[in-house]
Amino acid sequence: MVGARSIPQATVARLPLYLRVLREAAAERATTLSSEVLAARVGVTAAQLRKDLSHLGSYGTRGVGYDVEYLVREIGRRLGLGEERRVAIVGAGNLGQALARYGGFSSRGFRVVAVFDADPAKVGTLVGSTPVTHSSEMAAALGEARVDIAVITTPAQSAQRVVDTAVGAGVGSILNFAPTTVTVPPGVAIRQVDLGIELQILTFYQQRVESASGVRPCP
Amino acid sequence: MVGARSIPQATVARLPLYLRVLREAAAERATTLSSEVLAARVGVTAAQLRKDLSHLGSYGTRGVGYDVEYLVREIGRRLGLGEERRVAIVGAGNLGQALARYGGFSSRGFRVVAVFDADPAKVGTLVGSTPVTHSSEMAAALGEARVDIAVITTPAQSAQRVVDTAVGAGVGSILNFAPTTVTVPPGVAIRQVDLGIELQILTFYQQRVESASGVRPCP
DNA sequence: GACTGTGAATAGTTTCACAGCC
DNA sequence: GGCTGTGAAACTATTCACAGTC
Repeated sequence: MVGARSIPQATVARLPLYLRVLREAAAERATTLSSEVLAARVGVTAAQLRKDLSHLGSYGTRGVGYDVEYLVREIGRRLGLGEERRVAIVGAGNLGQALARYGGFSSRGFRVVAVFDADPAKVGTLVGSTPVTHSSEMAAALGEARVDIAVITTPAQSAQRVVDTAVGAGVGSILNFAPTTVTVPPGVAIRQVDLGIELQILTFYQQRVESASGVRPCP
Repeated sequence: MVGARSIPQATVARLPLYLRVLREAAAERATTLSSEVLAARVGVTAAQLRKDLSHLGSYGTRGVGYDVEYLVREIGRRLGLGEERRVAIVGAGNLGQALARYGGFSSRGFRVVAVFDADPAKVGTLVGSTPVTHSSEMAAALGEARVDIAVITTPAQSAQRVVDTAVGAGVGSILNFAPTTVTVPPGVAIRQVDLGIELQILTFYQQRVESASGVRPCP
């Protein structure tokens, strides 16, 4: 391990949630918020929020709460959101096109700079404001566009190949929506989201409630 | 707690992954798999896989491995995938339309039976094979269509209202894609997926690698 | 008086390592 | 010999409760 004090994974996964709520609060002209209020809006306990923030340093004021502006800046800094991140979408199907046009990316400092697809009929068409490039040109184009994050929305069978190409081209982060597990070498960050699996998890907890009662869903 | 032996949350979240790989293996005519092989394909350790499956019962054979067909059936049964689940999509924007057409739902036993939107111009148009209904009719339509799961793809500001309506109409599970935390009463299952947050988490781990080295991304 | 920051206690999860079975 | 099932150990995360600060 290097010199960096490490922030627990579970905390890292919640920091963006805090950031989201803090930005909303800032938009509503709030200047300070207590852990109690902030936690309630995020859906965690006040103790957990304080513990999480304590991993970043002492950013609150006892008797008062947290300064909204200041916390937004600090969490953003810790998450590495200082500069714009460049995103490529690989696979211009339903989901890929939706993500390319999705406002929730651009509004948070992520810019879609390339869209790829293997279908020649799609090449050259616009998805949002980005023209589709053929997958065969991916290796070169990813480097040229200085892509930081590749979002994989191809069919499962091509996903690993696409990821390998992206990693080979210097992409350091992968967000995989293809319904298959892909692997990356150490040093590359990866997250996998399978929408079908989310529904299956819901179904598990729901059936519990249907039969018995008094079971809390999930966190 | 009721009579059911409880399966740890972390295990529940992995069962669908095992199921996915097992189905692939079945399609390739595999009859048995060892924990070693199965775990490698899922991207977990063999010990973890064995511990997870042990929560369901003793379904393997020592010296041999796990019977693929049998495990598929058992995991499916535990997840409650016996009968088709009925899904409604609320919000026919980019993401909502993409999800309504997404093959990964229907192929796994989830059927989109209704799509809602607040925009009168969209009402009556087809999204995939489902006509769009106006949001004002949601309360009645959800019950009539016997919807099990509501997928929320509205803007953040309408999400909580929509969730309240859905829960009021008897929907027992919510999958929320709106970039805001929504709350549900006990007994309702909920999962929240924020695509922008996934990118922020990736950015955190990526910057660590950029500056220092030897930091493993995320699980 | 109100609220943060944090050690200590508890709960949950993963890994280890090996006994037990085929 | 190969592989599962599982207690025990190690690790990670959450909750409690209160001393410390404004």
